[in-house]
Amino acid sequence: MQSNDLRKAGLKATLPRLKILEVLQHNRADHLSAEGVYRRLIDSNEDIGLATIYRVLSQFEDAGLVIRHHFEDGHALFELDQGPHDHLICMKCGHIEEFFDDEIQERQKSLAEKSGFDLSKHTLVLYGDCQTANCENNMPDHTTGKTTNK
Amino acid sequence: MQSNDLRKAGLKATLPRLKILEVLQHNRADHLSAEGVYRRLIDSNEDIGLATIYRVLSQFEDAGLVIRHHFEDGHALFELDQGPHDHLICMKCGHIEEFFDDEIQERQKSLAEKSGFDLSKHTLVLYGDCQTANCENNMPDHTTGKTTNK
DNA sequence: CTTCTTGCAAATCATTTGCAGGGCG
DNA sequence: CGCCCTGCAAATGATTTGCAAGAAG
Repeated sequence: MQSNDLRKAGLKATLPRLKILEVLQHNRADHLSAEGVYRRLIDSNEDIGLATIYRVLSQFEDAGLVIRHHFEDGHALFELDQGPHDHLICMKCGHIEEFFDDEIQERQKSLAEKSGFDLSKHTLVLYGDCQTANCENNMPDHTTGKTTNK
Repeated sequence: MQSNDLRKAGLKATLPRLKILEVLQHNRADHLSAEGVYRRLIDSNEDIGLATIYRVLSQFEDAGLVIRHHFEDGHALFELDQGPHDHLICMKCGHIEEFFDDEIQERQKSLAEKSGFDLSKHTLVLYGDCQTANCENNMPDHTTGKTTNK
């Protein structure tokens, strides 16, 4: 029961919050926009206002449950926080893949140190062409959050 | 005479474009928002509309003269394209520093390859605290583009 | 001259906020 | 039952676009 996750975060376990959390969990592999979450809820016949989605996602972000990204297209995408990792994004189909590399991690740390920075977080995104057969070469509607593919 | 840079890019050498290019060059070390460029022009008694700034910056981007970034705060910052490099950003004062690291570069290439991606570009940003004496601990007005410091 | 540009105001888009009614603890 | 939460509509802020008047080649 994920009501606990919410309580732990100091949030009442309300229906909208549970539903939104559910959507995020069912789409662990994806990175959804607020609209994307909205769409999926509508499709599931859940009647939740878009404003609420934004509010809840921000609360989740503050609670550390979710991470908000601003990739190159400017608008925000959300994903459950599942530990540190970086992203590979296909510029043709929008497919997003995750990866983690110790060596790069290390290097970042020492580079920040060299500049006297106390590093708190980072963002590394590799953009390219995923070259897969089913790369549909059509970027998903930014509003849809339909970022799955491949 | 930078009129040439413009002509080469297929753009007429108009006053607004020259002035904007000038601002970008005088602030090579910085990363300005459209508003930031606007402010500086106003301060120089140049009467150029904000819409024009946006239009020109986009044209410059298309022409490859300028790079548009979307750091974590969501709104766009521009800088002259001076070859590949990554960024270190102080979350307290907004200071932005640039760096370049071959090892990370290499690693990125091989990671993309491993995933079958044809890499075309990347973004690496390290966020932290610059810890300098003059870190004013006050983020610059996002609209100002006053990103210099330290 | 003809076409590319600009300035201004109006239009969009994503996201945020105010407020009155509802629901969790 | 009180305070936190939601929905809706209106407010915002950044960026874009339409259009008529102006310059560049």
